[in-house]
Amino acid sequence: MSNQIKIQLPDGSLREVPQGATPLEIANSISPRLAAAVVAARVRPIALVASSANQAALEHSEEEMYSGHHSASERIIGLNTPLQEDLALELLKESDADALQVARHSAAHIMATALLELFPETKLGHGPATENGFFYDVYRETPLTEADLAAVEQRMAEVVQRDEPFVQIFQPREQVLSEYAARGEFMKVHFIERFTAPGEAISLYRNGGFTDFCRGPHVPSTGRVKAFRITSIAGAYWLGDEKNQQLQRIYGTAFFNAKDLEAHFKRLEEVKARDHRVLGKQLDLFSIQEVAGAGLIFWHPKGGLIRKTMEDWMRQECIRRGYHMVFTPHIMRRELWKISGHEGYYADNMYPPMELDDAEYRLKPMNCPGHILIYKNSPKSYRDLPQRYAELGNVYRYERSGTMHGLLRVRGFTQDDAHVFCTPEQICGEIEACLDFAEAVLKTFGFQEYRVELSTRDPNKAGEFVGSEADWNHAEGALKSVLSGRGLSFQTFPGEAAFYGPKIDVKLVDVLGRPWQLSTVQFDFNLPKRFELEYIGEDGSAHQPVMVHRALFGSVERFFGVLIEHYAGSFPLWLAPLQVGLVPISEKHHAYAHSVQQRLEAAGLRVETDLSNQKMNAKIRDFGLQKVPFILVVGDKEAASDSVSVRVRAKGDQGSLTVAEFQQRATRLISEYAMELL
RNA sequence: GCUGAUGUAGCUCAGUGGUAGAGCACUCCCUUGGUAAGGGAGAGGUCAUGGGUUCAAGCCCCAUCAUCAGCUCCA
Repeated sequence: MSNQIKIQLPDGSLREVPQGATPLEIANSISPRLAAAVVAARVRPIALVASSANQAALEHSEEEMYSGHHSASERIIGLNTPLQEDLALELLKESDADALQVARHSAAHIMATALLELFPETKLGHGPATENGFFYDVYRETPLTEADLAAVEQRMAEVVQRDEPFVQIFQPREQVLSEYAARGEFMKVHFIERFTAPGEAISLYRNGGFTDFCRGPHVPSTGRVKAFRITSIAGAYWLGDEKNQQLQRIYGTAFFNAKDLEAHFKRLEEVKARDHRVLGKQLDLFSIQEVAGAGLIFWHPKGGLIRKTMEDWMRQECIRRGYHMVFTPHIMRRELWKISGHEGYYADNMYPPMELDDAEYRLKPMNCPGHILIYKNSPKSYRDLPQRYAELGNVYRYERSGTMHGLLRVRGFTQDDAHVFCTPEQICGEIEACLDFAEAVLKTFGFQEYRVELSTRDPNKAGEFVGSEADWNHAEGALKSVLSGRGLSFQTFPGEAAFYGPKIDVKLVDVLGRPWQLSTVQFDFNLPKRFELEYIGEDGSAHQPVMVHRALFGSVERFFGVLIEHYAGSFPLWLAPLQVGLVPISEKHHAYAHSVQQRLEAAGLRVETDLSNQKMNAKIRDFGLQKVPFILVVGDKEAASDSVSVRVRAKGDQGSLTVAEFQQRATRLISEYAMELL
């Protein structure tokens, strides 16, 4: 006679079932059709009636995957997992995001199954689900080739066809360990030793002839993974440490149906189409040239114009907000970098010294020491503070060869860098001003969404951080109070601070939902000390100023890259390198087009007329491909009425306006930094 | 830096050991038009670089450089 347990269903109803009943049995008792449709189950203690709508997606950290200790009170279980206690139970259908994660994890097992059937000597690492699919880390003396993967993919289809049930089994840890050890499965041995305790019965999942150390959950059988593809193969270090041997990481993705799979690849194509490297070429914005060196950017006329517009806005805004624009040298004596500490801590990222007659020089990787020298050049009174120095400073950092990525990771770049030197009393106001500025940047450039992160020191590792406890507490308190004062929600990351001070990072979220780390506001307790910075206080004695680093674009190059992808090359009018394309219908209309161009240019608009002897359709197409905001068609009708026929990017023909009306509208949109063209 | 892939005309790409190709772009000619490609002709290439194998190399081998996908590291 077994005990009864209470199961609460999402509608709030309670059921009594025997202890050890499975979610599948419960589903069957509701309806066999439901049982056929469900994939997995979500359970939580019955007392906690949280709303399930906003639950974050299940995170498949390595720890969770193997340890069985879920951080959240809620967890996902397989349909055949016996229920032992009172629980709130939600049966997950294919439409549930967590169900897809489960299926992808199962797909990783299916891939491992296929792989071992074809290449039995392969050693397995781990195979989790990821945001977009799954992977499995494997090791083989002769690496797998892409041709091998095609065979694996084919075999996977057979494994799915066989519809092998996923069965959870428990075995004594020592037995499993010795079996794995006997087969040379060094990675599995490592994971079991790390994530399970001696004497435990450990969880394995078996499908057909394949058994894997895994705590699940899984879909009921391999047949439930209906649409999948192996996508790529790449290297990955064992345990993520580059000193360790390299494994092969085989990536794939899986869905419940072919339609979703296709949609996934279609979305990838769309992402590719807005890749800043692709658009940079198509729109002739910038290039990187092998003959000049990797990671070094050439800004072409159109990209250069956008950059100038960005920089003009930034400089103007800096001046308006009380910054002084300064300029500092690109190379400075090695001595300076010794004082700043970069020689010691940052040398790996710096270009090597150049020897000149008098001394050795190094290219600057950061602007801070230059701004500090300006500060130090004359004595400062508390009345002089705050001093805010801003510079669009070109810095050069040696990035390792495999790490460059278009505009987003380069060796030479321009920081919109500023340093604020102020008294401790002024610090809150300065931080506040920096955040206000950062928000203005995001808003002006069209980013609606962003995340704020506060990085503080790890109190347990105080020794690794420079500065007194009181300084840190004051600084962290200032950052927090300013963030809360502005009503910003933020996440705190203890231990993530730089060794020299706590910081606030602003991550913008682009139109595809991808986060980008750009703006940063950082305290610095290190450099003021190293450079012995001072100001004379009200009391007549010397004090050390507080120093704040702040960059808002982060780097002009990276910000531009993100901007290109955010807008997919269709820049708002004020940023568009070419704002108006003029299309004369035939040669007769060249003179009128010319007069329109002159008037619009006089109003500050960037205009180009297509004088080629193509048909107007072709001219419209050409401007359209260049993503020009406004295309103006002019023919007899327009010439007679001093008007233009307006075609708006992505919206098509919008009818006629007089030249004056169009000009007014365009200049208004520009002065408002408008995102839309109407 | 590591693993793997790639590098052919301005761009996108064919070309698997025997005379370097296509489409688009470019130049010229014809065409003078009403909202996303009118027609014709022409020009354009040290096949990434440097070695090697071969009677013969874009193609096979080695090295280097760059790019791409990851890993690692970062604005």
